[in-house]
Amino acid sequence: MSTNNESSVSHRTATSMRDLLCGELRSEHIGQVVRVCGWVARRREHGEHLAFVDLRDHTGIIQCVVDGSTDVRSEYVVQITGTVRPRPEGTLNDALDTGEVEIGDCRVEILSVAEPPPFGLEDRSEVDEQIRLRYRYLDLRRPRMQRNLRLRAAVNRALRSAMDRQGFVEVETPILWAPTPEGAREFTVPSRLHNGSFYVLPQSPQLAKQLLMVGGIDRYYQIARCMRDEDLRADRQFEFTQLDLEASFVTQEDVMAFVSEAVLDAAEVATGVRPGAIPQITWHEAMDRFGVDKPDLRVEIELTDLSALFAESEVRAFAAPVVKALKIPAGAAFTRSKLDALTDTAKALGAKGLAWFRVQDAGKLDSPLDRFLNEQEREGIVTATKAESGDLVLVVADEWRLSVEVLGALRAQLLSPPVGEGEARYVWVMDFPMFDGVDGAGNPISAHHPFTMPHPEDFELLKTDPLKARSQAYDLVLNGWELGSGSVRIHRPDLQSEVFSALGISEEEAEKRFGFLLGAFRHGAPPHAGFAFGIDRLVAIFTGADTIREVIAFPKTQSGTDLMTQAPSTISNSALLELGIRTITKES
RNA sequence: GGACCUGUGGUGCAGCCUGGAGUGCACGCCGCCCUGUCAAGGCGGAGGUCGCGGGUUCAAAUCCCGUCAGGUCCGCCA
Repeated sequence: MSTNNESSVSHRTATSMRDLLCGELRSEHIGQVVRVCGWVARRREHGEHLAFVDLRDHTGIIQCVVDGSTDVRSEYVVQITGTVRPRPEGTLNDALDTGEVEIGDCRVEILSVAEPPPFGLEDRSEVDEQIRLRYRYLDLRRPRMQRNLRLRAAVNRALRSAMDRQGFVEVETPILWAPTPEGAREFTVPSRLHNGSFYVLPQSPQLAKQLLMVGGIDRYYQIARCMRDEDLRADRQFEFTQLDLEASFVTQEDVMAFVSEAVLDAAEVATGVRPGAIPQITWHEAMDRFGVDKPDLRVEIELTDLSALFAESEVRAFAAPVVKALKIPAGAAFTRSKLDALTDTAKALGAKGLAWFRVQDAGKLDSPLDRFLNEQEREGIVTATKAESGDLVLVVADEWRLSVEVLGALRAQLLSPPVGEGEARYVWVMDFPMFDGVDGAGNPISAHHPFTMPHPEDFELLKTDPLKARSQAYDLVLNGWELGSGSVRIHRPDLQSEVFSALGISEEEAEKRFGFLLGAFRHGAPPHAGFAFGIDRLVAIFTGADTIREVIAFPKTQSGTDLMTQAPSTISNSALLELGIRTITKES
């Protein structure tokens, strides 16, 4: 974490007001008269003849010595002029990069006074996030946020450089876009010139970038803001930033190579180490082994299949197509109420129940179900999961999808460390299903989006058994977080019609929603594919943060408010009138 | 829409289970002292709607109900 922030770009730090940055001062500057500017981090008065002022800017802290008293207080903004000199023997400070020197004979000019800050601006002072967000401009002054935002800038720089090197051209797409009722809920913008009509903020530049392919751009990328009016989470804000890209005359392998190059470059810049090639697994394998489509490969333990063991079993709870097990090391110590809570979690996810077995000495099992097991089953549970004394084995018996998903959720909840901890484990997840269940009308739901190209082997399944069809869609996953996803797009109108038909979207409906895209495709669309991944998430993991708010300068709270600006807020009646908008109060 | 956690001087906490004077700790703040500190040190001081409203009780930071705010998660996020 040291190679990144000092940017490789050399730039002029001296200005008309300062000669050097606080953190830059070293022995080589001894003897020079310098001017530095910054905030007063701390003042130490020793009577009326000696005072120390620790001056801070984004590069660090330098100790300034004043021969006399000084009336500066914490966070005053000052310009200090003095002579760089070695610290007296025995007073060097190893904790500071500048600790071998100090600025002596200082003259302090106050540029701004400051109220006492509501909280300490050192990294070590822990402050509730609510307070940090209310005074975000002070929080940003702290070293951790300075580091995070500068790391983010370095990552952006690496991404741009990688895309540029690979022949991609940066194109900006509209922020004011047309409503396309499909997918994530959009933010709506009323039109002043066309009262009663609305723009929306793009949930992603998806359609725009496909039109750029029709437009012959060949390789497009953008560091793009996306807006989705959906509920917020630790890894989700209304607004987030993606590296968005699309390329023509490519296969999914080409796109994955482009993305890998960019991500590995960014990782190298951020961590100093270039990760190895990113492994690939199929969606089915991910679900079967880890129970999720975004597996955390830092966790060694996988799901164990016990279907064969219980195929002929008398145990009625395990009479199901699939029986899956998950070992929780040292889980035998879980209390009964904890196990009950886990059972509730499993049921909330759709399981009929959750069987648990505490593994005791000599392979004995402690479980309400133990008395129903025969010796072979008892042994099988322990050997198949490689459980040892003190471990816990959780078992779910149901349809395949449900069994693996329930245990996958428990695996993530019980075994995954915080996302930013430990090594970074990337994985490509391939061959997603085309459709993910059916809607109320019995029509399949697009797993990715309706322009996703089916898997070449599964074209026929579209008509015969669409829910079994795979797509050419792929996700990039890091430590259990979905970084992003992409797909090969459909560029042939006939195939697009088939997919719309499978989705239960009529020709008229398709024309109404996506007419401009379908029209473009009738004018010569190159085969194309693309990807987009979340930069907030990537940088959060690089910094070791467990929420993307730590890498966003001005994030919103979980309820979508801004504690600093008080947004969202009402607007004047005249503003509403101009927009042709009337507000209503919802009945409670 | 739902579940759970949190809310006590400026900040971070303890106190709550088991009701008894807003009682305590650390940091910060203000004043005085202090010529080599660096999370300086010494002495003194100020600072409180215990998120808000209601209820129970002789008595509520503490118990109950509601509500607001923040967080984690489910739903949602093609």
